[in-house]
Amino acid sequence: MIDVDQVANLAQVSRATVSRAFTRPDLVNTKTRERVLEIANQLGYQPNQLASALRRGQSQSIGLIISDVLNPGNAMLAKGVQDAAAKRDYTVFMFNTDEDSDKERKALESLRSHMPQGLIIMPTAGAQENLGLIGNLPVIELDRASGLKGAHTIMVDNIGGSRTAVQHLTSLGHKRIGMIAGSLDISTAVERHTGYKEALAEAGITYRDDLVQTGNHREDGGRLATHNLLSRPEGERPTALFVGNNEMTIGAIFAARDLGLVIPADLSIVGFDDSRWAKLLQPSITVVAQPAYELAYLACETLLDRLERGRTQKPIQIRLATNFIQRFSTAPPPIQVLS
Amino acid sequence: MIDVDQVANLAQVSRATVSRAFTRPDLVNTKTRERVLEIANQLGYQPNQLASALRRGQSQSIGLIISDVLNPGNAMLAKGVQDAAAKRDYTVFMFNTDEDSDKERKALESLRSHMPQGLIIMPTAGAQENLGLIGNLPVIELDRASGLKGAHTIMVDNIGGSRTAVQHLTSLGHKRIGMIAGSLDISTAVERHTGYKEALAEAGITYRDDLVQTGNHREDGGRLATHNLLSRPEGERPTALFVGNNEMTIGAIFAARDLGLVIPADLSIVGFDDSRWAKLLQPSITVVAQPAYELAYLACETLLDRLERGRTQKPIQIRLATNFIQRFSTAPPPIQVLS
DNA sequence: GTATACTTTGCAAACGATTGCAATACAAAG
DNA sequence: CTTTGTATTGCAATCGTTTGCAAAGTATAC
Repeated sequence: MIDVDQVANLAQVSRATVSRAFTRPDLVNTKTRERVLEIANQLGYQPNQLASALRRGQSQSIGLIISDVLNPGNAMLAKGVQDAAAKRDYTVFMFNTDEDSDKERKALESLRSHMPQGLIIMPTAGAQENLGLIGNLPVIELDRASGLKGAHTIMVDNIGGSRTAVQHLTSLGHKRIGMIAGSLDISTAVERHTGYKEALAEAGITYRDDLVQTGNHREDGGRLATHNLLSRPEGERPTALFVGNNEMTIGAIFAARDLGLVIPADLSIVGFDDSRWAKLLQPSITVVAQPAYELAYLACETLLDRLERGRTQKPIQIRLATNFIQRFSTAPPPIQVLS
Repeated sequence: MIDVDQVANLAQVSRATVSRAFTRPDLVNTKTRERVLEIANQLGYQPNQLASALRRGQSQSIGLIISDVLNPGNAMLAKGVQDAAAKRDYTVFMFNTDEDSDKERKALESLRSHMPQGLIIMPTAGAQENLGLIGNLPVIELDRASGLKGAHTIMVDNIGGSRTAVQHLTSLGHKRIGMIAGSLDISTAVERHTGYKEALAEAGITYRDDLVQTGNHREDGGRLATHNLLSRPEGERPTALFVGNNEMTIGAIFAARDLGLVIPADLSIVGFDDSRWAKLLQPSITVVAQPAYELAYLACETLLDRLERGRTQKPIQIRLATNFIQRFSTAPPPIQVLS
C-alpha cells in the first residue's frame, strides 16, 4: 500500500504538507496543493483510515446493532442507517443480536475495540447492563427503548398506532378483540399493548387478560399464541385480532387457516408493521405501517449531528407517526346465534 | 479510554508483557499472565483494534458489498456472512449498491481506506472495472459472477435449478412457457435463462424469443414484463411462466391478477428463490429455493480460511444445489378450444 | 531601512499497540 | 565453579497518519 511519504517525495514536500493538502486544504498554498493532489491521485494514494483514526481519535465509523436483519422491517432500518451514514462518509459496523442479550454483549465488546464514534442500537431485553460496557459512547436507541434513563430514543408512536388499529375494530362492531403480543420485556410490545387497552377503554369494552396472548416475536410464537386464543368455543372466541408485529401476524394467519376460519368473515385481523405479503395476500391485510426507513435515516443523521456539533444537554426523544392502512382483512363481526 | 501502559503500571510490568499476555500467552510466565489479565479485566481494558491493526497490518475485518438488503434473499446473505464472521471474531463493513455501479465504486473506495483483509461482493454489472480499485485484496464473488477471470465465486446452480423448474412445467404438458428474466447483464439472469432454454430443448419445444421478457429485477419490472407477455390473444398467451427472481415474481402475480387470470387454472407460475409470501399465498407458489444462508456462510468461511491459511493457486469456484419446492401454483395447461 | 503581520512549510512528537533483539535470571550439566 | 541452555522480561523501533510549534519567506506599513 502506498503512503504519505511516497507522495511527499514525488511532490518534493514534507509529509506534513501532503497530509494537510487532504485534511486542511486552506493551510497549503494553492499550487502546492494541486500538485500534491495530482500526484496522490496518479499514485492512487488514499490516507489510511486506521492510522488517521488512531492519531485523531476519530474512526469515521459508527456501530449498528440490530435484532435481526432477516425481518424485513429491520432490514429497512439497516438500509436507512447505511444510506444516511454513507451520505456523510461514515462507515457502519453492523451486528445482529437475534434478540439474544449475550450476542448483544459480544457485539458491543467487539465493536468497542474498533472505536466507533457512535452507536445505533435496537436494544435487547438485557441492554441496560450491556450498554454499560461501552463507556460514554454516544448512543441512540432505535425503534425501542432499553429503559436507561436519559437515553436518546427514536421510535414510532406505538401507542397511537395500536389505538387506531383497535379503534378500527371496535368501530366495526367487534366486542371480543384479542391481542397477540410479543414478549413484554420489549418496550414496543408493552406500548402496543397499552394502545390496545386504551382503545378498548374508549369503546367501553372491559379489558380481559385472557384475550391477550404473548409469545416470541417470530412466526411460530404468533402461531402458537393464536392457536391458544382461538381454540375456545365459538361464542367465547374473539371475533377480531390485533397482532403486535409482522412475523407474528404470519403465524396468526396460519393459525386461523389451521382452524378453518375465514378472514375476514369469521375473524378480522389487523397487524402492526406493513410488508410485502400483507399487500399480496388475498384478502390483503390491514396494518399499522411504520416509517422504518425514515426512522433509521433520522436516527443516523441525529447521531452524526451530535458527533459533529457536540453533545446536547437534554436527551433527544423523537416519535414518528404511524400510518394506518385499511385493506381487506377486517369486517364486521359475524352474526352470533344466541345461545 | 484505558491503554496498555495503565495496565502495565498497575501490574508492574512493561507494556510489552501486557501485550504478550493477550497475543502470545505462551511467552509469558503463568503467574505474571494471570496477574496482568486480572488487572486488565478489572480496568475493563481491551486492546485498541485500530492500533493493533495498524501495527500488524491486519484489521480483523472484512467488507461486504451487497446489492440491496431489502431483498429478503440478500438479507439472508448478509446474515450468513455476519454470522460466519462473528464466529471467527471478524467484523464486517457492509455496503449496499442498489445495483448501481457508481455506488459500488464509492463503497469500494470507502472500504479500501479501512483496510479490510478481504471482501465478499455481489457484483453489479460494472464490477469488473470497479474491482480494479482495491488492488490485490482477496475477493470472493457471492451469488453471481463479475466475469473477471480467475475470480473466486460461490454461487448456486442456476442452470440446473431453472431446468428443473421448467421441466416441471413441460412435464405437466405446457407447450407455451414464458420466462420473465432480470436484466441480462447479471450472470444469474443469464444462467437462469440458459436453464430455461435447455429444458425446452429437452422437451422438444422450440425456443421462442418473444416468450422471454426482461426488466429490472424489482416488482415493477416483473409486473411490466409480465403484462407485455400476457397481453396477447388467448391462443397465443403462455400457459405457464417461469420467473427469474423473487421480486419479479411478485410483479408477475400482480400482473396476472390485473388480467383476471386465475393461478394455476389459467396460468402456472414457478419462481426462482423462495420467500415468506410464496408459502403464505393461496395458492402457495412453486419455487426453486436457494440455500442463501449456507451460500453466504460458506463464502465467508472460505474467505477467512484463505486469509489465515494463505492463498491458493487455483480459483475457488463453488456451486451449491438448489431445491425445487412444488406447491400449488402449477397445474396442467387449460384445455384449449381449437381455433 | 526596520518592524509587524501573515502565509506557507517542515520537524518531530504524538496516537496505542506489536515485536525483533538483547538482557537478565535461573536451572541443569559438566 | 564455569558453561550452556531455556524461560521470562524490557527496550525501543515501528505501523501511517496528524498537528503543535517554530522557522522561513513574503508582503505591508511606518
